[in-house]
Amino acid sequence: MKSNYSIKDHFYKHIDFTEIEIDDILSHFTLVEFDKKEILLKEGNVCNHKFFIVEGLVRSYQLDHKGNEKINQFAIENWWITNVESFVNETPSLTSIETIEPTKVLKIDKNTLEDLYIKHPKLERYFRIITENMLVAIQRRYEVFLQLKSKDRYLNFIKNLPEFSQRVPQYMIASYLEITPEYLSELRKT
Amino acid sequence: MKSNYSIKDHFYKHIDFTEIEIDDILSHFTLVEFDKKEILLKEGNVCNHKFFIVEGLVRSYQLDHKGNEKINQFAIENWWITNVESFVNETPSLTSIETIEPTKVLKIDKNTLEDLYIKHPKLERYFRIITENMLVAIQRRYEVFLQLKSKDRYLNFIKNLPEFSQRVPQYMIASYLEITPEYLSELRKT
DNA sequence: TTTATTTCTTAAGATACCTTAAGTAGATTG
DNA sequence: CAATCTACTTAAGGTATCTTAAGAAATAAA
Repeated sequence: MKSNYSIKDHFYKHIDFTEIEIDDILSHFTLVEFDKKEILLKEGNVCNHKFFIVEGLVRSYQLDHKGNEKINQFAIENWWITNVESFVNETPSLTSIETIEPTKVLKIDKNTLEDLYIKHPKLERYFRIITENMLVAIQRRYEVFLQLKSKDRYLNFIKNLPEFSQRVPQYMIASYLEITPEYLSELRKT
Repeated sequence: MKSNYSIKDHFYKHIDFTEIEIDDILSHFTLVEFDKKEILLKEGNVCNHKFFIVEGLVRSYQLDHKGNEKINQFAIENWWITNVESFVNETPSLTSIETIEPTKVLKIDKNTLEDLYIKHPKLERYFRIITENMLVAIQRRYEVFLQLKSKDRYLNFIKNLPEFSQRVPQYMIASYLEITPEYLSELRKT
């Protein structure tokens, strides 16, 4: 395993690992490369992995009652992505995860991770913290939806995630913001 | 600390603690009793505690841009409640937590908990799992909002949380479901 | 370059949900 | 028991957002 992946920085940023620990942990990850529009996780399958995005851009989405894709998360470099519900409960995933750009990920499967938790309690701490941060993020996203109308959700999005708004096509942003592409187009005029 | 609180079962349910561990951990919790309509956490303060509800019912809410209370969570017996964002980042809380019924909680403050994590790695595991479960729950709640119209959100609520729908006044359910009490009243007729 | 596919825009009509305001019923207090 | 407050209902009119359908623009493929 090459040692200069950004995931190392991410580990160090949160936890005071030793190099030996990090190297052992990293040796259990697998690097996988995807083209654009390739599937990391397919709806209906159990999500057995956590993915760390080394390079690229992915989206997580599910189908609504009418069969339209609803994007519930984007993730770029240095973000973790998985379907937590499926991963934790080992139930079929309602969401699919798919690349938008060519993407490199480091992935680790659940069993290996459980073993590593026992070998390296610091890793369990790392993921306790990561999970807390995800919770904070998802709650904040939720608050935004509670409090803002479509237009303000859009302005909020391009303000807070400018990188995304440049790399993600507009109709996907609309999907993420829970508005129709037509209406978003309308809003952008005003 | 009396040893027969339901929190013990909750610990055992998730982790294989020894009695000695549990007793040491529990000795750091404080039991607090509240009347109805009392405040556990006030907006603007940093949330330094996690609360385990031994008995009673509480709600977490925040003010929207018009000054209306928006309920984002209810919690009853055997649920944990806190403001994760405020707790994790030590920032002023946007939410308040208030009792709806007379309520008994076991609370633990952040510093004590951090010390206990080091002393009892199993406890860190316990909260890693609890946090994951919270994430799953909040994500599921979010999906419901994504996919269902008001009426179906209401039906979904009384079906999945029947206990809540009996103990919580209707206008609070409306707030939680993001509909006006007037419109909920309308929906209930049909 | 031409063609095909994907993405974005425009506009008219429909609908889910809100706002305001008023009234009724139930609960709590004096 | 009366009085006051709290919770719920009803109804009219308004607005945000969606639906449908079509065309324009941009990007990818041939």
